[in-house]
Amino acid sequence: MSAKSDPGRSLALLWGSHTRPGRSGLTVRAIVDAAIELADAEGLDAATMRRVADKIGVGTMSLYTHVPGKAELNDLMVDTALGELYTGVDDPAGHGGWREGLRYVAERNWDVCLRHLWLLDATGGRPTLGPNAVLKYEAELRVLDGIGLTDLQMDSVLTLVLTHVEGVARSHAGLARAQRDSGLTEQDWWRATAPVLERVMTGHDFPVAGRVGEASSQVYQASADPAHAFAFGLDVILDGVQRLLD
Amino acid sequence: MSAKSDPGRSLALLWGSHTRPGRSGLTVRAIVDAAIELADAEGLDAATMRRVADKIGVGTMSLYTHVPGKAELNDLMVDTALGELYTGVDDPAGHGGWREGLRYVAERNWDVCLRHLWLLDATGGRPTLGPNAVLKYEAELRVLDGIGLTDLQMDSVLTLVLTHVEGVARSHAGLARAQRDSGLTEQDWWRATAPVLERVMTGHDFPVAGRVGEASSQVYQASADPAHAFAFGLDVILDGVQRLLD
DNA sequence: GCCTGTACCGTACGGTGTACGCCAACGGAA
DNA sequence: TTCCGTTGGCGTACACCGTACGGTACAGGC
Repeated sequence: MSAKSDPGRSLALLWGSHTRPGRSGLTVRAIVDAAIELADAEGLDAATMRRVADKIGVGTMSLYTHVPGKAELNDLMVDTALGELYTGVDDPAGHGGWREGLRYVAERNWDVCLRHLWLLDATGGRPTLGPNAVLKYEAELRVLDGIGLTDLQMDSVLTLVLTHVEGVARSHAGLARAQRDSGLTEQDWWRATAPVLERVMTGHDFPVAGRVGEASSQVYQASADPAHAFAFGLDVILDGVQRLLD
Repeated sequence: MSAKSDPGRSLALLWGSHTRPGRSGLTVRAIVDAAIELADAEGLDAATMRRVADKIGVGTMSLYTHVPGKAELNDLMVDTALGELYTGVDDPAGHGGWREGLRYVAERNWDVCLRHLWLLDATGGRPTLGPNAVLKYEAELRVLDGIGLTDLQMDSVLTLVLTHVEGVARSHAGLARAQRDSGLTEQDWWRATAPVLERVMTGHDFPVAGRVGEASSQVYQASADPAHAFAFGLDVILDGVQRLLD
């Protein structure tokens, strides 16, 4: 996403004030907010330059006076969304021990991914390194500071937890988008797919997959349950980190 | 991705033979292979209908005789790539205990993600459920069969490991794409970014992030190292699963 | 040899990001 | 006050995307 942008230019924009208005009152902040509103409502694909400009009531090309291009706008959207994570007094490091702290970190990240289903579509490639991203890194690392891990281990453990959250959140976002685009709920889709799948699979033999798949699909009424995957995986990972500390 | 496709139509196509040729020798298999070659070489974005058709030497719209649309072509690409995972005699369940088996599963998935960097871009949304996907599910579940887990736990553990692999592989693929698009290696980019970041961060105070970030970036010569994240995370997760078994 | 179904494909439409160039409004100098 | 250089705003145009639609020409049944 933030691929073809000059690092210096992009960083300066990210760390800038975003509020200095032009002749018609147009600001970077307004552009980013409009783009986020569109993406929240209809997905990242809906946040096109034309639609963002229309929403503000401004010509498409006027956006380019304040923002170098689409890639940088995406970076700004991401850093703005990350700003919602630990605003105010909710310091993750103040939530008991490392285990409760890590769980809190995971849950806040999970929340923000659900609130902005486009977030994970907009990341990838080099990290953005805006002010809120750095603030987040600092706040989350403090949870693991001084509990007996090396600096590299702190970074690795945090990365592991965040990778897990991102993975299940991406799964959840994918299913939500599929539901919105197709109009079929997860249960509808599974009820429509399961019989066809069963018919097409006759003749082949999948003993374990058949048994396990049936068991889990009966519980979830779907092919997967990201919320359960989030909780289960987090417990296992925290247990693994516990063993690392011993 | 496989959003707007009729499940029945898509499943029938996935489980079909793919080799029945038309008048000009055009087959589904040839279309899918050409698309995969393009995606391997230049990323998923390069696998457009026009370029796939050009590569085969056929009119763009001729593809639509054999494939309903782009979404279904993506599904076919994914299932074909998954077919490379456990071809032949490499049964993951035959690699010692559950721990070695799970590690083998993770490594094979990691390998295929590196070989086809577009794979994770093409998934998401409802699962594809082609023959190779089901075969993969069966082979991977057998690793966890009969070691004392419930059916649901088997599914959850497998999902956890695969989510981890997908997460770090996605990170790796993102960095690789950024490198290809920008022409800058990870080291180049970090050397260009770090000083700007340091300058722009002066005035703010990030004690832990500064210390840890500097430590890990000096080791990785970058902002992240997916290969290390893969190995570290896998060990922690396997330890957590071990505790689950106790 | 003829007819019909269908594989193939040329054209066109509505969408995307953005390069380019024009116009008007503003700030400062004379 | 007048003038002019700078700059914010934006209309047009281009190259690309997926694909709906309709025309053409070939293969197989009679």
